[in-house]
Amino acid sequence: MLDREEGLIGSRTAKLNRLRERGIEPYPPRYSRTANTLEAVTEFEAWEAAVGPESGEGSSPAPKHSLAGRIVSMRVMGRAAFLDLRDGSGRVQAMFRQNVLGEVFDLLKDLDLGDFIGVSGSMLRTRTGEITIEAQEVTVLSKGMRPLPEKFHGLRDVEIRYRQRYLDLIADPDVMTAFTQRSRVINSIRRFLDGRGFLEVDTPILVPVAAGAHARPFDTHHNALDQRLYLRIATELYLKRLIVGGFDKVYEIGRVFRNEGIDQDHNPEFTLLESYEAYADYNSVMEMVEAMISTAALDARGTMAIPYGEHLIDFKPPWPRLQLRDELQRRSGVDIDAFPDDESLVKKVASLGIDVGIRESRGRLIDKLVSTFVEPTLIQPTFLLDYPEDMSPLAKGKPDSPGYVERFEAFAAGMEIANSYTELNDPAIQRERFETQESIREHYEDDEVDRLDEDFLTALEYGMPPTGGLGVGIDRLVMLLTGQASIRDVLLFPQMRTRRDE
RNA sequence: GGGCCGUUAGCUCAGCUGGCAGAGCACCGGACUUUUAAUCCGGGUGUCGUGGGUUCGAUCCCCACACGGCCCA
Repeated sequence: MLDREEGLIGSRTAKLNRLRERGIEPYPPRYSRTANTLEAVTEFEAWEAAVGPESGEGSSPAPKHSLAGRIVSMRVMGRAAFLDLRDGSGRVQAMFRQNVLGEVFDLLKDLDLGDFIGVSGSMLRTRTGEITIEAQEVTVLSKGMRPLPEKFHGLRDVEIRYRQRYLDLIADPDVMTAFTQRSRVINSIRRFLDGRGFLEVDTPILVPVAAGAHARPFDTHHNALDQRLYLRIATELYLKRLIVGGFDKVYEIGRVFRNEGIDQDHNPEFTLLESYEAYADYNSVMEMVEAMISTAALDARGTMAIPYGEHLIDFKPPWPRLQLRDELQRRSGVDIDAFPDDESLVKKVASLGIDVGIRESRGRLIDKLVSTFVEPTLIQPTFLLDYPEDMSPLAKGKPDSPGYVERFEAFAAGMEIANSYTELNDPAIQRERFETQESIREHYEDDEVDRLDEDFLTALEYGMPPTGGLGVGIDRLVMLLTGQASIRDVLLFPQMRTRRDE
C-alpha cells in the first residue's frame, strides 16, 4: 500500500528516519499543554487590553504557553518561519526564528503539513497583527506519513469525503460545524425530554422478531443460542413493554436498521427517537413535538426560522393541523372513503398516472397518494392527522370514525419528521391487527409489512395505560435543522459499498 | 433494478479530430529573520478506475466490470 505512493510518502519516511537519527521520538506518549489555541489567543487579547497600547518596560510580561496542534500551513523564509497550528478549539500562528531556536530550527526541514507539534514560548502580536506564539522549544508529537488534501480547493471528491471522513473534517470547517450542530440537536432533545420527566432507556438491538414498523430487517445468527436474530427496525414494542411495566415516560434515542436502498434520505442504519408517555394521547404529543423541535432549532441554530433550500422554515409553534383525508382530497381529488376496497382504489390511483403494482394493499396505495400529492406541499411545519387503519396497525381507532386511527405525522420542507399515535392498548384488537398484517404480507408478498410479536401481545394482556407514542427520524430532522440536502451529510460514516478489488 | 454522468499526479482540475501526459496547490533542490493561499529560481513525481477489443498507434473509439453521483422505479 505504502510503496504505491513512494514519492510523497517516501519523502516523509526519510524525514521520519532523520528525526530518529537525531534522537527525536516522532510519536512521544504525551505532551503537557498549558492551554488550547483559543484560550491562548483569548488570554493574550485580554492581556493586551490590560497593559494598554503603550506596553513599555516594567509592564507585566506577555503570557507564555505550551500549545499543541496540527501544522496546517507553513511559510518558511530562510532563518524565520511561520506555521499555523490547528487544534479542536481553533488556530494559532507559531513563529520559528533561528537566532532563538539555534539547532532546533533545523527541525523545520523534517516537518510537514499534517504533523502534530508542541510549541512553547511567549505570546506576541506580529507586525501584521497576528497573535503568535514565538517558539522557544519545539516538540514533535506525531509525524504524518500521508499528505493532506489541498488547502485552497479542499476535498471535492464525495466518495473520499464519505469513506475518509477525517479528511473531509480536516479540509472543510463547515463539515465540522454541521456535525457539531447535529450533536446539539440530539443534546437539546435529550434535555427537553429529561426536563419533562422522561427516562432514557436502552432496549435490545438483537431481537427474535423485528416488529414495530414496515421495513425489511437484517438478519443474523447467534452461535451459542443457535438462533436466528434480527437487527431491530424500531424500538416501539419494547418501549411499550416498559409502559406496561409501570414507567410512565420513557424514551430511547438509538440506531435502528432497515434493509433497504440507499439514497439522499435513506441509510440502512439511522438514529430514531421514540418516546412513550402514559396518560397522554396524540394531541398532547403534538404539542410536545412542536415545543421539542422548535427548542432544538433554537439550541442548534440560535433561531426557530431555518433556511432550507429555497425556503425559510419557521418552526415556531403552533403548527397547522390538517386532516389527512381532507388534504388528500384537496390535493389529489381522491376521497379515500369513496374507495373502500383494494380494487376500486387501485383503479383510481392508476388512473392518476401513478405506477401501481398488481398487488398493492390499500395502506400502501394511500401511502403513495400521500407522498405524491400531499407531502411535497407541506413546506412549513405541519401536522397531518387521522390516518386510515390499514397503514397503522399499532394505533388506536378514532372514536366515531370507523377505519381511522388517532395518528399524526409532522412534515416540514416536504419531509416527514415525526410520527405519532394514541397507542393501541386493547390486546384483542392488537392481535387482530397483527394478524391482518400477517395476511397482507402473505397475500401481497410484501415483506416490509409489520410482524406479529407474540411476547408483546402477552405484555399488552397485562394491561397498558392509555399512552401517546412518538417516533422522530433524527437524521432527517438534523438535515432540516442544518440545511443539508443529503442524509450522508449528517452521518459521519454513511454506508458505502466495499470496493471489491481491495 | 433501469437511465444519464463521472473516475487523469497526494489534492483541485485541463487534455482538441486517436499521434511523446498538462496546470495550480502539495512535494523535492536553492534564495530569503514579521509571513498570511508568503515571494523568487529550478525540478513533473502518473497502473489516465480495472479487464478485454478495434487500430501502425488508445486517456480519447467499442464491450464488460468496479466504485461514486444524479434521476427514475
